[in-house]
Amino acid sequence: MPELPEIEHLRRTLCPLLVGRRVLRAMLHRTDILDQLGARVSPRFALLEGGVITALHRRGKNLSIEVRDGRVLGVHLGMTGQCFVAPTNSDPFYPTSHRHAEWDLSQPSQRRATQRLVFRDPRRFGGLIASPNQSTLEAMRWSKLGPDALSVGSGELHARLIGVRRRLKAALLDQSLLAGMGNIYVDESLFAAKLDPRSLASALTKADCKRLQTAIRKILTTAVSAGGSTLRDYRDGNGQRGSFATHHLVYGRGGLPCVVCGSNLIREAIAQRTTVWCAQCQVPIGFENTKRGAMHVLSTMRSQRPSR
DNA sequence: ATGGGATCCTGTGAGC
DNA sequence: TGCTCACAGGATCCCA
Repeated sequence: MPELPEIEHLRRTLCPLLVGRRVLRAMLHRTDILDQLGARVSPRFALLEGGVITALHRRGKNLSIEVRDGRVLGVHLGMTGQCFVAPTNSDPFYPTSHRHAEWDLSQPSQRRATQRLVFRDPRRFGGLIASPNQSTLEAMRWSKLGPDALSVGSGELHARLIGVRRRLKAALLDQSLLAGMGNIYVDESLFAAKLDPRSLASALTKADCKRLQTAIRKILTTAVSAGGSTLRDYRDGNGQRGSFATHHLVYGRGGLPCVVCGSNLIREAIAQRTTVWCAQCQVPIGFENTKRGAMHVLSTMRSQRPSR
């Protein structure tokens, strides 16, 4: 389940492997994973065949590969997507199933492929988006995303959340409000910021948002340098797994003792997502002593009663 | 306008 | 040992 740190680490590991290489041949094995923006072109042209890779961009969980003539291929890994460079000869280290697109790469001056880029995605929640240029991709897709979670300021975060009458957990997962956070890092950030995931996003004070923004930036930065979290499917551009999973304090630890206070962590579905938090450390901050807060707690209890 | 629920998909692991 | 089935979740669509 790649989130911002996994995508950023992927971008960094792919950059030295891809930039400067020519796409000798592009192969699309499943047409339904490719989406095209602008005028329709052949799949091979859409997949950058003939181009020399100049840059890799990222916004939130989205990646794009740009070639010298301006063409761009957006990459979204969804839940189980992988993008890696393998030696051209079939190496048993690299999985061969569910390869939906592959690219033979060479040095610009050579006509012989020296590497193979692979996009595979067993569950197919991910996909590729071809665009005539980066600005079209940004205008038609990336403009719908909120600010990048790694660089958002606390003031902007507060301004975004103040008008949202949804639970904090749901709001932080919404890519149009904040780009890059997924289930893992939302739970970890809320724990670090001591904020209850059931709180109303609009109830956060500026101080709460400052604490949240600090927690998000610290956790994402640490995770990027650790190579991301590896839960089953994630691999970086070299096919390596990440190590941040060992840093998780709440994610995947439902029912286990809180590392801070020792009380058992709660595990419940919030916004249709498994959520783990500490009811002692993460209180609904900012409004628990107000009439509104009391009403919210009551409605939260009511809304949770029918659920499992 | 806004939020919540269903849906897509397949590998994994628990339970029988 | 082998089978069934619930579960995981990012993004999108639909409905209340």
